Amino acid sequence: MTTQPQEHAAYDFAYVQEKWLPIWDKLEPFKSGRADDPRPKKYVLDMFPYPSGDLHMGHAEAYALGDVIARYWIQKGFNVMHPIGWDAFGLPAENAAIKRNADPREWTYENIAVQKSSMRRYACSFDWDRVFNTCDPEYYKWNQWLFIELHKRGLAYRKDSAVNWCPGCQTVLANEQVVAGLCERCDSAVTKKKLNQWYFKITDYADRLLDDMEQLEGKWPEKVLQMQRNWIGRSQGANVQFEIEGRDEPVTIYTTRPDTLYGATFMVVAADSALAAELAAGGPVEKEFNDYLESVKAASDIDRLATDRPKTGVDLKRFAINPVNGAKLPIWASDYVLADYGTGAIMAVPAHDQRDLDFAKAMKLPVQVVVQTDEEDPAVTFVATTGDGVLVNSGSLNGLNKADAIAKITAELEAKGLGKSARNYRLRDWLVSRQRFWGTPIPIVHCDKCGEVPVPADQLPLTLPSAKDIDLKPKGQSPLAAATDWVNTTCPSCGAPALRDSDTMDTFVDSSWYFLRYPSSTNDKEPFSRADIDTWLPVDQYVGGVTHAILHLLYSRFFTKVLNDMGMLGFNEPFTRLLNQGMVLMDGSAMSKSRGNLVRLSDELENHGVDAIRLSMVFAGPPEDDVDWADVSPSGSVKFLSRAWRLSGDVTSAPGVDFSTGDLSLRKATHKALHDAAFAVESFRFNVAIARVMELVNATRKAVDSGCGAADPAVREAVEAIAIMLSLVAPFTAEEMWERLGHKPAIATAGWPEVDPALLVADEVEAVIQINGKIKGRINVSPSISDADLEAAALAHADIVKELNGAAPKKVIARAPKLVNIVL
RNA sequence: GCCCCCGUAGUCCAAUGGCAGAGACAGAGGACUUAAAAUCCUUCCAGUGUCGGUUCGAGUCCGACCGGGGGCACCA
Repeated sequence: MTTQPQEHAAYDFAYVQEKWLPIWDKLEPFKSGRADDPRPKKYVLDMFPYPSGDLHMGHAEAYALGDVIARYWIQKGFNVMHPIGWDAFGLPAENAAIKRNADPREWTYENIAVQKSSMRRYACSFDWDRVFNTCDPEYYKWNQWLFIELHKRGLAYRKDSAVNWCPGCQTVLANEQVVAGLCERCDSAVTKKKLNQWYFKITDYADRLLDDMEQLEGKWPEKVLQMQRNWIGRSQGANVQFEIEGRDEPVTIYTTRPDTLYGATFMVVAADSALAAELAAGGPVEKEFNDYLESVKAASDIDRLATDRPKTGVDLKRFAINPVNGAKLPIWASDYVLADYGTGAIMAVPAHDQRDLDFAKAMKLPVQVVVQTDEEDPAVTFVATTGDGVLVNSGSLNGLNKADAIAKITAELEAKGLGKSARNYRLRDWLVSRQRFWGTPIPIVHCDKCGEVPVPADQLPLTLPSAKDIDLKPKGQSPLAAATDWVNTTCPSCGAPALRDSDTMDTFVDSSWYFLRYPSSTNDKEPFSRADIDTWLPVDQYVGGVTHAILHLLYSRFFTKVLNDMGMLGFNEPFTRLLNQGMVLMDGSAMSKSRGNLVRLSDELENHGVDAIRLSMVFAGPPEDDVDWADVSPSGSVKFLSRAWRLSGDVTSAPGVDFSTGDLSLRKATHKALHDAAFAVESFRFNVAIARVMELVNATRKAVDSGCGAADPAVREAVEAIAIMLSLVAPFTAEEMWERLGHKPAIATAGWPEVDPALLVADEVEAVIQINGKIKGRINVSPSISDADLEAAALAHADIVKELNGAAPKKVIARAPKLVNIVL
């Protein structure tokens, strides 16, 4: 660092950063919830981080964006709560602990401390009084309390089911941990395993999760709503009963095409369903079926995911009776029918369903066309016809179209008690058990006599034991099961010896309600108080990555609805507005050490300063787009910030000077920038907002150097506006400018200057004159000119008179004050 | 296979259906300087992926296609 101050030197960002941090610590400009605060509230929330090492470039983008929003609303006079915490349970800590033979607590709390201090240096506008970590017993106590509440309501239950199993890690995997059929951690091929596990009954809320999205229309990204709809996957159809020869009970199938009932030529049951085993038992094909079932079970997800897999199956030599025409349909078992969707059995209509047709082709089964379309015969082409058409070969349905046929056959079936209209969902219940240590212990005691007994509320939290004497290595069972002192207990109900549930909860449980805890973060009587909730919730603005578009957001919405039903909340959607930021890439791909394109945030901050990195992130493009770090210029940001900062040294008028006497054109530029930047921020076009500030900086530079001069009050007004607008994205530079302008910190609460509408009106605008849409002339007019006056002025314009050459216009469109189009 | 989003200068990106360029990066030139850096100024660069339609007028709306990205995926 040179000691000789240079006249045009860039300001010293490192010095400025160190200077202001302790002052801000003292002033606490972002403290929310003072009892006497008269300002209207705004809850701005960033998705809380997982403490996996220090902050990286992705965090830098996310928190820069959340900060712009939070700081904007503060400047606009709102009482903003902008909290932060840590999503601190999870696998990476456990893996690190195994590697270092340590307790996951150490690694986790060390990383939280590192991230916390980085956030402070990054000047995040967080309210540090509300911090909590999900691995704190004071927090996960309430996970356990909620679990028990769900259990009471039948929304937490256990069942046997085929779950994702990684043979490498010896553990169950969540769906999201299975990437293209492989374990995301060890790349082993994932298989299915039948296990007894805890589930949350999210399917009870499928319709509400779908229908309540109406409230979010236009406020959440359309893409996210689409993904959630897709994930829930509601379909409308009918359940139809088929008698089975030699079986007392009929079998119910689900179909979305009851209109094609007459085209059913066989039935298929899921190979891994109880029904398939029952139908095969004792019959001639029992051995063949069992062999087939074995091969199906052994198939990995990779195999199941292959799209052009040949169809396989076993003819069970049993028959179903088509209720509409008495036809005898052979029953097959196959893995192309899913046991856990619908009823696990289908009627196969090969003419009008491609999968059924593929199966019919492989097994040489008949194809019966019942909907006449203008497409070619599926029995010949082996391309199923799925479009609308006229029903044929279908008894009472003949001659109808698809929609009418569906209505008619459904009514007929219902009248005969053979079926009824039904809905199905792609959404499955949420598997919440994990065979892992570093999570919330499931607060249930298993008693031989009393069954599943919840841990009494006064014994919560049920804390995790120390990891010191526990082998955390995955071996197919929770490490807690081996902690005998912990697992062995007595039944809270009868007092007999009993065992604790040794599984822990999915960490998504932690994050499904954390946003409700911030307003009550120190409350040890309840998870949150209704008064706090009514004050602050719902979240006005949620900011986070699109990676959470389905799971986290769906689970949070589910919890909110459950808590609403429990009377603990007065709303049913937790996040009023959602902003998804894109990813930070390098040279077109995600950053990773192995790819060799990792950009270290700490290096960037060291080289360019906090403000320049924040500015670069926000200016790079629309927030939801990915940022390719190769395309942005942090040194360009430094240059701009220095340019803005230099202006604060040029101002010679005193603070408080009357702006109204200042240079009019610069004043108009200032007020237009304030107006446009505010509009841009509110519509999440932060890059545009910054462009407006850049324009004002350029205009002010010109005014100082070759215009009204540095002493003009308009220059002070402009530079103060620049500082306040910059405070959203470059807080250090802005604070330094504010001080040089003669003001006291903190600029964060200085307030957005009021825009004078009179200064937004231009004196004169240039109107364009077109002939047949082509520009032929321009005239300067008053902004308040009428359409008629503008039209007259245009027709009188010398160039236009010449161009028209006496021809009479067919039509003249005038759009005062901008445009006239003369149509010939 | 089904669904969604996006294609604008060399690059990143702006543009309530009304002058395609706001802003920036990179490039070129100039001023200042012994020189360089820094600073200041000036400047080059596309007719909006393709074809068709609606309109007085289309980057913007509609349709098809091409290219890129994403989600779901044997869900009956």
